[in-house]
Parts: sequence; C-alpha cells; structure tokens
Amino acid sequence: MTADHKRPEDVRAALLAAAEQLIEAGPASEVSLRACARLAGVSHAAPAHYFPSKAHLMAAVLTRAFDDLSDRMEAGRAASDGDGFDRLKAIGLAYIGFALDRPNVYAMMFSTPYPDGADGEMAQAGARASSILAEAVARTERPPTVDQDLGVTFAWVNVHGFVSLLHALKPGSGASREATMAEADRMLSLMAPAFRV
Amino acid sequence: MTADHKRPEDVRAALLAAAEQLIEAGPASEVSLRACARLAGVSHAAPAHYFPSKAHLMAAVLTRAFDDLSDRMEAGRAASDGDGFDRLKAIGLAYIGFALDRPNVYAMMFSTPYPDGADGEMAQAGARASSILAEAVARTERPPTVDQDLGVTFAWVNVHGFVSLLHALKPGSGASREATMAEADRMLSLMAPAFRV
DNA sequence: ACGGCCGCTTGACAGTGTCAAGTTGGAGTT
DNA sequence: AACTCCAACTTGACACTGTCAAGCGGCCGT
Repeated sequence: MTADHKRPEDVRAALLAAAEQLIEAGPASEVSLRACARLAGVSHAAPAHYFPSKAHLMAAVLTRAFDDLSDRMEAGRAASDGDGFDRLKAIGLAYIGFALDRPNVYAMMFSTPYPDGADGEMAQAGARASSILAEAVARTERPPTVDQDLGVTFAWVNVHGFVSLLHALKPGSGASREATMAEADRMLSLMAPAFRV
Repeated sequence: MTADHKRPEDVRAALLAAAEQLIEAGPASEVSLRACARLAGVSHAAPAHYFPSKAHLMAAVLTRAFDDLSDRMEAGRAASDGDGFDRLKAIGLAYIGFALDRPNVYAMMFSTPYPDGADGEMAQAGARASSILAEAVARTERPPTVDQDLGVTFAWVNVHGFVSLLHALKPGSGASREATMAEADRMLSLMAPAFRV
C-alpha cells in the first residue's frame, strides 16, 4: 500500500462502482460500507472522506440509477409512434424494463430512507424521471374525471405496483423476461379508458 | 432476575409484542433483536430459544399482521352493499387503510426477504389475504380481455402501488387520512372499466 | 530543499446477530 | 422428602457493522 496515490478522484469513482456492484449482486440489506471499501481497494474508513455516511454513498448510487431510469424512459418515449396513450405506455414499459434489469437497485430507490439533508442531486434526478411521466400524461386526452394529478398517480401506481408484484413473488421468477414484459403490456393496456377519450 | 420463571409461553408472547411495538415505532431497519429482548425484559440471547433467527421473529410478527390485514379486508367486504366492483373497491380501501394505520409493518411485509425455509404459517396468512382479493375479482363481470389472473394483478397493483406512492413521498404526508382515503377512492374508481361490463 | 497539508490508514468504540458454555429453578422419581 | 435431571435462561465470546479520533506519509507551494 502507500504506493497508491494514483489520481485524486479515482477513489470516489471506485467506491461508487464497488457499491453499485455489491448492490446489484446481493440483497440490499447485506451491502456493507466496509465491503465497498475492500472491493475498491481502500481502507475501511476511506469512504468517510468522500461521503458523510453510508446513506450518502447509497444516495449517490441511486442518483445515478435515477438518471439511468430517466434515460430509458426517454428512449421508450422516442421509440413510440402511436397516440398519447401509446407513448405513455411505452414509457411505462421502459420503466418496468429498468426494474427488471436492476432489481436490487430499483428496490432500494423506493425503500431506502434517504439521508437527513436529502441529497439535493438525487431529488433532482428523481424529479427528472417524475417530470417525464407527468409530461407524457399531460399529452394524453383524458375524460373529465381524470385530472393531471390523478392521471400521474394512476400511471405511476400501475408501473411501480407491477414491479412490486414481481419482487414480492420473486422467488419463483420463472417467467422469462419476454413473457413478463408481455404481461406488463396487457396490464398497462387496462389503463386506456383513463387516458383516451 | 432469576426470579422470573413466570409462565412458560409468556416470554414468547412478550417478545412478539415487543417486536411489534418496536417495528411500529421506528424505521424497520433500526429494529434490533437485542432491543426486543430488552423491552421484553429478558437477556439478549433469550429470543434464540423461541425463534431460530431474527428473520423468524420478524416473520412471526408479519404473520399476525397478515391476519389483521385479512380481517380488515373481510370487514370492508362485509360493509359494502354495491355491485361486484364496489365490493372489490371496498376491499381495496380497507387494504389501504391498513397500510395507513401500520405503515412500518406494511413496508416490511413486502420488502423483507423471508427466512430461508419460508415460514409456512406466514405463507398461509398471506394466501388468505390473497384469496380474499381473488374471490372478489371472480365475482365481478369483466370484459373478455380481462381474465381472472389479469384482474387480480391489476387490482393488487393498484392498491399496493398507491400505498407505495404514499410511502415514497411520505416525508410530507401532509394530507389528512380522510383526504388520502378520498384520493384512493377516486383512483381505484379508475379501474372500473376492467371490472364492469 | 523544505514545511505544511490533505488523503488515507490504523486503531478504537458501541452496537449488532449468533454460537458455546454455564447456572439455576422446578418437575419427576424413588 | 431428598435427589437427580433437564430445560429455560443467562453470561460470555466472536465476527461483523458504521463512525469517530489520531497519526503517518507522500505531494505541493515557496
């Protein structure tokens, strides 16, 4: 050791990468700060120099994950060429695809109690994903009983709820990704009456 | 101490009660086995004599919670006198009411990785809640595109998703319980086209 | 060339879950 | 009624966690 004065910001990146890797590998609750440090090749107290607490490290990982999620939602939107509801559904399917690909990270995003001061960057990253959904809802034609807020709630509830269903019954997880996405499509289609005139 | 050879099964009950109390009081991840033991007035290793591991203690608490949930769902069903969809919605609202009243317990029910051997009793308790929902769906009249399984999925996804939404944005939690239940009612009403002809 | 300093390490502390070994009170037997 | 035995519970220990307090050691400005 002691010969590792490589580059200044490398350690931070290595810690983030290690944390991400550990989260993806195992159950969220079994990720330890010390294991991240070990994997990153630094001492067990090194993380403290970059993140005030473990929760802040996790928040940093989740911030990046939120960006990934947003990117996928935008990609889904771009790939859709139907009407407003089709676009909304495509975004929802992209959302579900993200949760399928990174289940442990996804679970953390919506179960972790965020650090005290609420990492500003993460709130912003979450807001981006949220606004993509809101905008897609705004572009649908809805019956008078469905205002913007209720529409957003309904849409998010369905995509997130579907993901939760998969997680709750995960042990089996027998279905292939294709079959799961097909089921998601069928279910999201049930929302149509709320987003078409 | 040493004078506490009270009754044989009292310790087990005390541990369960203590665990329940601690879970309801604080964030799920901050409940420690030792704290349960302290609260129950026994030594830190006493729980091991009644539960093989901490996860098993938690599972026992969750088993009782599932029963509470089922009871409430049945009560909601009994209180409804409308058509099939009204009954389904009443059950869903009771479900949401449970999650509002016992948020920490609820969060644990669907995020905890259950103990290895999967406590049989809990699986059974979960199955009861599940079957109440399934039966209510079966009694609705649905369009041909909505089969039984898809209907159950759609219904559960909406109630659970709504609860998750509240939890994710919990910090504010400004809305009163009444207002929240009213919003839940409006949202569940959007499912109507899938459960009425 | 040489201080100062910042990044990282080592060490410690309180706390956790779980295992191993004791202790002790009550029940059963004779 | 004395004695044994057993099971419930306790005490103690271990490895591990997150976090804090010092301390070392190379790099940078002067």
